Amino acid sequence: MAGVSQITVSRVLRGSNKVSKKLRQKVLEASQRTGYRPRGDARAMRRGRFDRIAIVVPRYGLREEGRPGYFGYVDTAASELADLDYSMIFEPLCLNPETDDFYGFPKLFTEIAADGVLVVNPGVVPPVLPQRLKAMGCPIVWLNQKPDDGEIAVWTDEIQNARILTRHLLELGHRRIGYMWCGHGDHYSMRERKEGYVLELKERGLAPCGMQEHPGDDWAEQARWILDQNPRPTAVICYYRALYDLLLHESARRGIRVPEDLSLCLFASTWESSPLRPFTCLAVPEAEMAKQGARCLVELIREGSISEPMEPLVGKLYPGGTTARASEE
Amino acid sequence: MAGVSQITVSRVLRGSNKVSKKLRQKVLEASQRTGYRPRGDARAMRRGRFDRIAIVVPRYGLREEGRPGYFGYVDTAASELADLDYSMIFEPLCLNPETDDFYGFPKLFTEIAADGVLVVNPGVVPPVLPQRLKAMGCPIVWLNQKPDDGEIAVWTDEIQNARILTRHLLELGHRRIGYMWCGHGDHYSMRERKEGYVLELKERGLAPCGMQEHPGDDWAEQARWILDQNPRPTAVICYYRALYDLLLHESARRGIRVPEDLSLCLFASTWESSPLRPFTCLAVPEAEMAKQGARCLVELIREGSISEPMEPLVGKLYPGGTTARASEE
DNA sequence: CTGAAAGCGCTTACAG
DNA sequence: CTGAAAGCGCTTACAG
Repeated sequence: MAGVSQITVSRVLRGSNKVSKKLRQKVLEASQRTGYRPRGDARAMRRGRFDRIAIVVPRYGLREEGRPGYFGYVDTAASELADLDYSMIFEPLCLNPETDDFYGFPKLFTEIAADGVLVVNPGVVPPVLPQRLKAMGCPIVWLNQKPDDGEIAVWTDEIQNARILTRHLLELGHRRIGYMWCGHGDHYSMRERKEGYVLELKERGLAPCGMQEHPGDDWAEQARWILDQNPRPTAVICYYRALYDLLLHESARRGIRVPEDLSLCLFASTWESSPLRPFTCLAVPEAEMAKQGARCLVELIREGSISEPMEPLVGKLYPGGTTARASEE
Repeated sequence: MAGVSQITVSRVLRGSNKVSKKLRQKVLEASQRTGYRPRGDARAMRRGRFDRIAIVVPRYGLREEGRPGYFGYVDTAASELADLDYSMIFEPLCLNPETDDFYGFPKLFTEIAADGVLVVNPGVVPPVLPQRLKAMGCPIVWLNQKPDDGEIAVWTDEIQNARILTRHLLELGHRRIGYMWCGHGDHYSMRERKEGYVLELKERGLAPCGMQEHPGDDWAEQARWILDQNPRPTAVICYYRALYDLLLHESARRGIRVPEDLSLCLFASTWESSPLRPFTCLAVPEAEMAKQGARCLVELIREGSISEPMEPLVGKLYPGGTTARASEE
């Protein structure tokens, strides 16, 4: 339609500079007029690469039980990848807790459609997943995970994060600082947040108070247990948002004033830490992790290896209205 | 490697039944051994379709400011599509509020890589988006939106939702029921939730109390304003989660007991309404909308039209610990 | 700077 | 039930 060969069209649309102005103009005009867009599959086939990665947030349980808390990773990774000229396939991957295998036949494992895989560790990852991924033979980067034998992974220094948050409370004069968490699963954030909290207290000669060594599944009960302590903690750190919600709710039920009677703070994802949120939190650098992971995966795909070893990221403290100076006793 | 022609391999891997058991066995064994997976791009090119859709959650503002509240749609749609043998490309689409155009060159508009588009309406959609999408010439389904001239859209009956939630409070004996909302933007949920709330009150001969006609951007101030009303509402409905968070926080700060002194409830997305959440909410059927939208888009792609007209969905009430019977006055 | 030919890896349509 | 040929729509590599 532009009166030129298809190869000239191809060159113009790819931005090659080896085309004369006149022809370029003709092509651009014709493509605008017809709304022509090249087909991605034909491009991919000829180039031998997709310029696309797959992102996976695996989970146990049926598809109905979504866990949108990980969208921060997906969203940020997609934007970073777009800047690098990559697109992203979102792969739903649900595990049957009884068979320890996936529901159905995920396309990820039956068809090649991406140059690499970004995997978000949501807390628990069954052994079958890394096995199946490795068998795919393409570059893989893990998010929110410490590297396991030869894996490439992006993670955050949770000991440091916990120390920062604990220190904030110490500096406000608190001495009885509690910790509300959930103990099952073995994600490094569970171990390290607790460890950092205990360490920071220890260095000031303090001990945990209002922390259950083996908290059960009934979080509301744990919240009540913490508030029932005598003497009650003057401040509590929550492992994550859902626990904070319960504790705040239980406090509001009893008329315990926050922060006048009780300071509350928590570990939160980047997007939970927006200026609109009223609470004090340690923002876990999810967005940074996603960016770093995306860049790293593209480097792996393009260069075959990464130039610099991974370093853990550190979160940021956002003081808010739910913590205050400890009152005189 | 299996000692058969490539077309036989193709037939086996696609599950055609026109292959003898013997050859099928050979092929399956060889593909297991070598880890062979067919390339999606070659398949797509030959078939003339991608068996893949693109999902878009457009937003104003830079990429850094993610809004993960919409992941419920993305996640559920992906699962539903997987059941229909479709995969999903996640397209980041950010609008520059100054130019009212997109940042960069979204691949969505420069390359054909999907058979259709699922668009999530996050509250505000600039006119440029429907224009650009229509120009693509492929089937489009909107989520969380009422259909606009000829569009296919999936939505929820927000008047009904608001009436259900208001009725819940009325049945608990509340008469001074407030409403906390944000008034800018013109999403139908903003208009209809307020409308349903006012309607339901009116039918009982009651009027709104503790509701600002034109709330500003300072939500914390609105929360204080509501609590400062004299007499104070005995119950407040919140337009969404972030407002509820602020109101609960402001209550906790003042030592107002929830729900003994003040009942709180809100409109929440499906995933916010998990059993772990302590609050009373009207669960907006996001997951259902996503499923319906996904099925509808696939039908449009395969059949060219939808067989049944769209009907609005209705949400579900989850009574929780933040509402209680109004105390005698 | 421009273009004709070849080929990416599948599946469709046809032949046996 | 099995296979050889053709072709999907691009881009690479080559020729002018």
